[in-house]
Amino acid sequence: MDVLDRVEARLLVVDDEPNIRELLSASLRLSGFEVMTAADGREAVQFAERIRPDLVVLDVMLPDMDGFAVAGRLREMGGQMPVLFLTARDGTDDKVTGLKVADDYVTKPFSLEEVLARIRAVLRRTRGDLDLPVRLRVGDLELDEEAHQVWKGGAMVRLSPTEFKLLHYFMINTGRVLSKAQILDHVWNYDFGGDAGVVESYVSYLRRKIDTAEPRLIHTLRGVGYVLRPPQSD
Amino acid sequence: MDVLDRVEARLLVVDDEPNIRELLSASLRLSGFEVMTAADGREAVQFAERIRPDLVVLDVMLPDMDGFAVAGRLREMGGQMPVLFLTARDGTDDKVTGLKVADDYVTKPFSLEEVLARIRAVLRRTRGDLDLPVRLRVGDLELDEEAHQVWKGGAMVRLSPTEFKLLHYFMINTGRVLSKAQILDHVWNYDFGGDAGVVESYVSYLRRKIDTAEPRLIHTLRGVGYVLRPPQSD
DNA sequence: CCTGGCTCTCAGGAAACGTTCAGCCGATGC
DNA sequence: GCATCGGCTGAACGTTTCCTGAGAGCCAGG
Repeated sequence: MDVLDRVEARLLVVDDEPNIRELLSASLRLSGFEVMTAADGREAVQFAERIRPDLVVLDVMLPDMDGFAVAGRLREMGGQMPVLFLTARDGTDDKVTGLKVADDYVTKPFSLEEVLARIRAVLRRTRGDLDLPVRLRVGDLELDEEAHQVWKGGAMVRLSPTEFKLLHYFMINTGRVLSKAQILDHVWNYDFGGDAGVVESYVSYLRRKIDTAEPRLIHTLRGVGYVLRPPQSD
Repeated sequence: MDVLDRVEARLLVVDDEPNIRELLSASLRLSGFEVMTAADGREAVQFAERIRPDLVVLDVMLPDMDGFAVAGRLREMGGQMPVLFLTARDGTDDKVTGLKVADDYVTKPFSLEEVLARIRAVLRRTRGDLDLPVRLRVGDLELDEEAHQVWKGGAMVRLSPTEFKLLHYFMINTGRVLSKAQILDHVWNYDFGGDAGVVESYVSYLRRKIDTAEPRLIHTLRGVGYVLRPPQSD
């Protein structure tokens, strides 16, 4: 739901679990990407050959061949095609092996924010896309994605990982109302079973750290959600 | 409510409850869409293959296969076919969590306004239809759907969710007379049992917030309904 | 083993919201 | 001019929604 006037890039999502595939492809499309999906390695290689995606999101565990093999084939095809791996959390040192072939990886269960951030980072690196800013700014709030750091009025603020992801999501969507469900779906892992109460708690934490003074940035819209609004548009 | 010289898009509505199916298809047709309906997943896939709708409105709970499965089949057919899901409110549904992410879902019981807004939003995103504006404007009244915000003469106005939906309905139908029954049907959830008195109350609230000064925008037509009319065309 | 930070749950209280209702007012029709 | 009807609006109610403090469970580091 972000940038919309143009296609940011063409992606190929490869995963054998249909719901993960759907989850990813649907929300990547919403974020402005053109997305194709494949369910196994053979299909992946086939599609990649045909459509030449700008990036491949690739599950490590596939029914026919494993992710590394697929990545190898992709590499052989030439025309650099960066790969973002999806790995299970427990797999202890899949990661190490994988990272040599992959440009980055995300562990399952992931949150959409994580995946999106990684995809953007990889694209930025590989095509030197600098129109996707690393530094977000709203009012006197500043957030550096790469440094994972936040400033309020020039002063650095310490945020926990979740607080950071939440604020990041808010800042990417400045001016747009975000429902609690939406926030939950983007910031929390997809397998999170709890209810939207957490979101309230974390909004509360965030406010305490970065939004105590007037003019307020994070606004509650009862029965609808929250918005991060730059000042003066009040 | 209708824009009507042309068909906005071709839709496929899939729900096993006949009354919901009828409710939706009738009012979507009135809004200028071309609508086909299916009662279960099998039928849905069949029809979708044949008529290639621009968007599918899909109930998650179907007698034969669930929404995920259907969506998967649709996706496999190629030619991106966005899906708007209908889900029960109860929330703690595992299946649903995945769908929600897509962000294009509406919970039952819904109001027609909600469904229409979502459909338009999805179509806008997927086909880059920017002729359906996000920002509505009538006189010195301005409404931003995404930001869920309203301005009167440049000044921001706080509206409750229902007030907002009502005003939105008025603005989409500028210049058209809306009966109280019609308003009730579109703005309130379809299972609302109360009488049209609420509408009067809310029109009153709205007027107090955005229509206190001359020239008046919201006019009462005794025994008929209300109209939102731009100034000077009086 | 203890400590501290982080995440999540829960519950109390406060405010906003939706709905109903009754009394009033203006318009309409006789 | 009068009676009637429909619409307006303030007050009141129960309900929902949100905020926040307190605390339990968990993990990592010391």
